[in-house]
Amino acid sequence: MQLTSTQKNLLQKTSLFSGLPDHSFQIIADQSRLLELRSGEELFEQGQPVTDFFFIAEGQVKLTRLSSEGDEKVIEIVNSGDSFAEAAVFGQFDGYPVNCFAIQKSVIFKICAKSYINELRSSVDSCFAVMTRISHLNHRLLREIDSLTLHNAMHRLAVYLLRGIEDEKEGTVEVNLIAPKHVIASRLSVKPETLSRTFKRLVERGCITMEEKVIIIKDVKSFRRLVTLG
Amino acid sequence: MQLTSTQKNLLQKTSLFSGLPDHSFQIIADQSRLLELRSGEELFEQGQPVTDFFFIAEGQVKLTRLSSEGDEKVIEIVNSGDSFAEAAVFGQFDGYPVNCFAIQKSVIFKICAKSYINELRSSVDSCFAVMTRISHLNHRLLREIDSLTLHNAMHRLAVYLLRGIEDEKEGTVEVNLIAPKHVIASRLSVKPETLSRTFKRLVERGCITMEEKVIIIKDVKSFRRLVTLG
DNA sequence: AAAATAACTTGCTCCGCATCAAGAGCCTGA
DNA sequence: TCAGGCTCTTGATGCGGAGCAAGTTATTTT
Repeated sequence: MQLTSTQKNLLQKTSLFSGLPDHSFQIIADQSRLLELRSGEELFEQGQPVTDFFFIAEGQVKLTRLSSEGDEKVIEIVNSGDSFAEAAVFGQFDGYPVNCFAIQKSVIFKICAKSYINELRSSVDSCFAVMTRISHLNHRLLREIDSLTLHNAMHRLAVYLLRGIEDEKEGTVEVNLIAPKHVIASRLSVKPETLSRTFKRLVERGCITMEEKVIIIKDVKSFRRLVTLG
Repeated sequence: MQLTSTQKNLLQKTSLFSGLPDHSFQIIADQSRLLELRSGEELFEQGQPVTDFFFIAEGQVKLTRLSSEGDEKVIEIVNSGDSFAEAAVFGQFDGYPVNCFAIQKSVIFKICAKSYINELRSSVDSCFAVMTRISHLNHRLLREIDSLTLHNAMHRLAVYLLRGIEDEKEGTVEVNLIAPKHVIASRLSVKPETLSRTFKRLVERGCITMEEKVIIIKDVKSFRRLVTLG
């Protein structure tokens, strides 16, 4: 599907494009497409040659890795407004380091890696934007390793619930999980049973209430303390 | 300490410098220094403003992170010939994401981040080299997360022992740990007691022998199978 | 609307690794 | 040279989360 000018504008505002001169952006946009995925549909597989990276306009995808025995681990759940697989573009000949599946009906910009790289050559500023972006991804992975090695399941769940909530927020906050709980479980590196029990413990403690996929954190401030104190 | 021309040559051969024009390299080299660290000495701390990145000429350092409760986790053990903290340079205002301590008497190139960034502006090729490098770091962290979530302590130890051994190697191979075992334990995210027991189990199984810090893998090929089969 | 399938929860049991405690072999410095 | 402090090992015990099984409620299929 060809991109409309409204869609192009949306893209151009993101950090990976904002530094590019107009004509460069146009060239890339002309090579890009809009995809519509049904829930469950695969976008790419681990090891596949990297031909594109992506930006979610609507919906939600999961990035996963497979162990040699076939166990799946969800590395990240990506929401609309975020890009993914940018780092893979610069990984030379490694292929995508993850699998990608839509977990909601999604609308996704598919951006041609080759033309992006090509136009990047004309803009050092954009190169720096990319380096900053990938460096931040790095940092996020480091925090993930912290989470896995220094903290337990409840801590990880609490951090997950708090992400995306502004620092200034106080009092009661509603969080909509959207993703299926077993996907969130894998993202947090616990089994579905354990996630279920961990939620239950938070409810019993009076920290949250849960109605299907809608979590209500009763007091964000004290909930945050749960996180900062381990 | 000022860099000698031999030292400059060593640096210039590494991927982060090889794409730079000579005069750019000279400018950076003039801003760089050679440090000598005793074992245990600190190089930088998590959160400190990023002023430099580094390249190990001799010795060994550990990169660590601290939890809010003060527990230390070794993220990586870096050996001579490797650079580190390059990604931090592009992380904007985050500061170093790790602490760094020498764990051997070490000789380290300290490279001025500001002048490196400055000269990078004159070479898109070098920008791409950096992006590739950081992308690979990313990939490594992903594999680390695999390790932590998909595999157990023995598997992680086996992978650690095998790193740096060429694929073609067969038969008996000697590995020198160099680093203290409790540092390796933390790097593998287990307690020293567990690492000790895991080594013992490998010895009892007849996979390896251990003489202080020198491990002998009896048959690399079958040892590798231990890893690929989980 | 019934049937099949997937998502989630709950109880029970088990295992890998942590924790605590103690002891042996070291380096290091007064 | 001896004391104190590291490093490493080994044993005993405990706990967090996994694995298995069964049941309930949604969701999809036909």
